[in-house]
Amino acid sequence: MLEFAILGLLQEAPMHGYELRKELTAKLGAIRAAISYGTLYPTLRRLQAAGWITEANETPTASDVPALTSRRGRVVYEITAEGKERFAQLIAQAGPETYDDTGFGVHFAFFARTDQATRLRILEGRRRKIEERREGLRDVLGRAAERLDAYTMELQRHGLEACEREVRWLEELIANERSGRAPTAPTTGAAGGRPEDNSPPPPGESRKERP
Amino acid sequence: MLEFAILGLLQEAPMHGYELRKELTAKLGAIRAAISYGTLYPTLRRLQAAGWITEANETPTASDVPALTSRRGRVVYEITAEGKERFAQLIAQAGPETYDDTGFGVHFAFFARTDQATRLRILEGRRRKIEERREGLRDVLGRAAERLDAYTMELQRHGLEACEREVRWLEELIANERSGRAPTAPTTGAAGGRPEDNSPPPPGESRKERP
DNA sequence: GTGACGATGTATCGGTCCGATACATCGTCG
DNA sequence: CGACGATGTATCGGACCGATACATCGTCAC
Repeated sequence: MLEFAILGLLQEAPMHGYELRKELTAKLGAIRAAISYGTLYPTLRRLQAAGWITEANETPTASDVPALTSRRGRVVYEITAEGKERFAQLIAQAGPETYDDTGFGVHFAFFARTDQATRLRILEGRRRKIEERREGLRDVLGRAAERLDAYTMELQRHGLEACEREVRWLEELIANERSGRAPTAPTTGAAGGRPEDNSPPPPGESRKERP
Repeated sequence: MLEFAILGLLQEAPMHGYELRKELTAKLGAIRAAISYGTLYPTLRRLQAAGWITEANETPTASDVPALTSRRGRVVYEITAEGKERFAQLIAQAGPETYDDTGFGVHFAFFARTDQATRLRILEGRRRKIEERREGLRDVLGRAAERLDAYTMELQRHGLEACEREVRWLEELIANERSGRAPTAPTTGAAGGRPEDNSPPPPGESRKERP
């Protein structure tokens, strides 16, 4: 999962570890806590060994201090052609881990780089998974209610509500996707411009109820 | 976390691994996916080595087949006095991991065995943590909006809504807790009537399903 | 009757990720 | 001028997952 996210982020700009973590936190803040360095740095080395990223030379800008203090620290990575290939491959193949909480969140965060058919497939797979979880919770709340204390039941109830809410959210996204519109899209023209390629969603109406 | 859950469950009844996993899934279904055996069995051995659980002898019921096929399989564990002590200790000390998604969920699932002061402390710690996450998401949606594509923004928006909802839920639970009531409390006198108690649920009736 | 299948049941292995820790530089503010 | 917080790289032990293997038992279709 982290591999996927790193490859995706480095496609927007070369970065060093610290920066990568900050961007990752900003992009995935809704999904998971900040990534640990104990995972990040080993993963970076793994990706480098696989040839998917390389160390970039720190554009000296001429006015830089030459080599007085040997310039330690600050290892900037950039993605390679093989890395982009790998990323595309990871997007295309949707295994079961694509639909769990973290996996889905990471994939969703890079939907701007994902083609519409794959987006639809992932959204539907996620919906199916959440529906299954929902049914499980309903079963427990219904059939096994007398075996559970009030706190455990309240937990299940809250979880069930979250499931129902997420299914509704997914339905909306799927409907939007099928009709070719972008997700919410209030800020017209500002957001999707940068990532050069892959069909940042078409213009699009905004349906919203937000305060 | 798993250690905590196992100790908590075994306090209700002795169980073998498979059963433990099913109960765990039922009790924590709202929180996390089913626990993996690759974690469960090593953990059971660890807990046994620490002296917190022991193998129970499978009540032979006299009418049992003696030792024809050496009776492999089915290792039933029960909690020891030291195990109960350990569980109480784990409840009392609330570290930072007590407030993350999984940690909070597991603690909450055993609130019936937790004293009111600790319950309150945990709920408030969780609320604080979610409020922080919420502020982070608001920041990203506000200050960094133009840097994000429409899908990423939609993800944050959905996450923000979930945070707001959970804070409201926690507020309610905290208010209930302060006023001395059980959580939702429709079933008066049944489950949560005396959550203060520290032993298995009220009546002494043995609910068990052994075939 | 038999054999395919699903539930029950225990167990290991490789790999991902986390949390704590260590260490070094830099700018700023009291 | 020294404390502090942000920036920055790195390692280590441990928790947990997913795949896999293997064995028993009951049931239902053929």
